[in-house]
Amino acid sequence: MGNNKQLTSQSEDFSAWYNEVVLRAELADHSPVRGSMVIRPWGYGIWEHMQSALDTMFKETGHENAYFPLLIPMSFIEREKEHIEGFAPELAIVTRAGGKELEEPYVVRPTSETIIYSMYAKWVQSYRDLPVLLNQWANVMRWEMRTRLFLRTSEFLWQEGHTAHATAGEAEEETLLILKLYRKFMDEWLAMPPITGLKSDSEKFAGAVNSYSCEALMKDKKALQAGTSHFLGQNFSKQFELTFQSEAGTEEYAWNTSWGVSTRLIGGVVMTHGDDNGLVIPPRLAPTQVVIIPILAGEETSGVLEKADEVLGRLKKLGVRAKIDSRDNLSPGAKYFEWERKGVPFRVEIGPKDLQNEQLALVRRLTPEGENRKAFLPETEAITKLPEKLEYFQDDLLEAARTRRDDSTVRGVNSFGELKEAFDSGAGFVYTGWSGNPAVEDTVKEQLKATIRVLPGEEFLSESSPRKCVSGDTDSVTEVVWARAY
RNA sequence: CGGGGCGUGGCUCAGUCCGGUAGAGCGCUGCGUUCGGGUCGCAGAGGUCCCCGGUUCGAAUCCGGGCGCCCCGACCA
Repeated sequence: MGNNKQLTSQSEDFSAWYNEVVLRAELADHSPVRGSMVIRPWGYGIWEHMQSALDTMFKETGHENAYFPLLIPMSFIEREKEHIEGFAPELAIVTRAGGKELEEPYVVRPTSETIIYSMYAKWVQSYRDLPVLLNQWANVMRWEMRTRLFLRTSEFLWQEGHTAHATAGEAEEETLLILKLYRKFMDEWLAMPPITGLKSDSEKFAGAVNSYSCEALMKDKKALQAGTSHFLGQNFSKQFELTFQSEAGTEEYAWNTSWGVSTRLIGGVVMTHGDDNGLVIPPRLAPTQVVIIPILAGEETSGVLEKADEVLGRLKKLGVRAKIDSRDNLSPGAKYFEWERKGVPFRVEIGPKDLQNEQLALVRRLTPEGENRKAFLPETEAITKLPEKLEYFQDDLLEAARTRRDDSTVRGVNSFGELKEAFDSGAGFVYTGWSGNPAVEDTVKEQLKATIRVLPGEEFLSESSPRKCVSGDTDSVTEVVWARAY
């Protein structure tokens, strides 16, 4: 890296490509704290668009934001047995504060179920207080052994929704509502179409009855768990005395759900759309959607800059996020490379020739099939068509990602040998039958490094369901989707 | 925690075997030039060679100890 102007190509070393592009597109940087990153403005800008889209969707479905503390009493975390077993190895614990040893250590939240449901217990008396539908935007900490920018860092940003309901049915409905919401968000905003479904027991959230997941396929054919929605049953409400008086007058434990997506999504977008020239940011997420490069040649400098300003104003009026790159110490070519690396969807060039001809040069980050990379369009046409061109670009990205996903999906695999063959020949998602026996998962994981990503939801099931478990030994009880995963 | 590698200007690294005044490219600053796909030229700034100790007239280089980081394997949004 460093003095190399070219990025390592994806085909040569996808993982090196990822690391380089994240750093050189200035999404994030390594911090002095082991395993923790700094999210730079370009990366944080993307996160802000994700946040605002999700936040709107949460509120449209009746949720409200709140904030709970960073530090959680150790005894809270320990109360739910599976929960503590799952998180114990990755807890950061505060034992000293104010110059002395604490009586009870605090855990830096790895997730907030315990402290949140302890508060709900205080607020809920009757079925009339239900449901409680809260979300918080927060940072969490999980001490990871191996970290990668965005994909796995010790501290990360996320949202965690936590709800309490009077009945199991309502809570299950909520879990699925959010799963659907996440899927819609990933389709429409990230152009990263996930498959969704239920997690197998070995992959479910520590403390949940069951977990649903959105699994997206990256360009290297590996799956990324992009969002999860958990049905918690009464596991936490029983530990935290989250009870209410039912309509019939009996005392009942509430039913909970929790769900979250994190800054990991940024890594997902990078690996879904990026290419050898750098990032490709879906227009709806792009902090800058259109960059205007003035060509400052000859005598026309001031005229060109004036025109650039005028174009900027007109684009902004149309709701396009545009900016001018007027730095005078870089050649236009250098700027092209830089903004392409950063993944800006469109570039407008304005030079002396264009002033004369009342035209603009328009370049799309990915040139559609059969089009010239650089199109010279009448000025007004170029400007007024940009909003819809941004939408087309967004749609094209989704379409391309969906095609990639489906093209690398293999269905109807009936045996361990076929499963291996599928992965050996570059499959992403592979559908097989499964007996439900965890030993099969262990074998596949050990030998093929693939895991069950989900028991696919209805809309992803194969047309005819498999008869045999992939192990070949027994009948299948459910179809499952295997992949190598991040 | 096992296996491998590396610590030298902001970045990537050469120099270490074989000790002798600390280098390159990129980046940065200034001036000029150029500007429609990574302009060019000139001038310049910038280094406790990871740390501590030893050997030596002399250590980035040799010896001993320590620290840190990266990569590969077992856990994970």
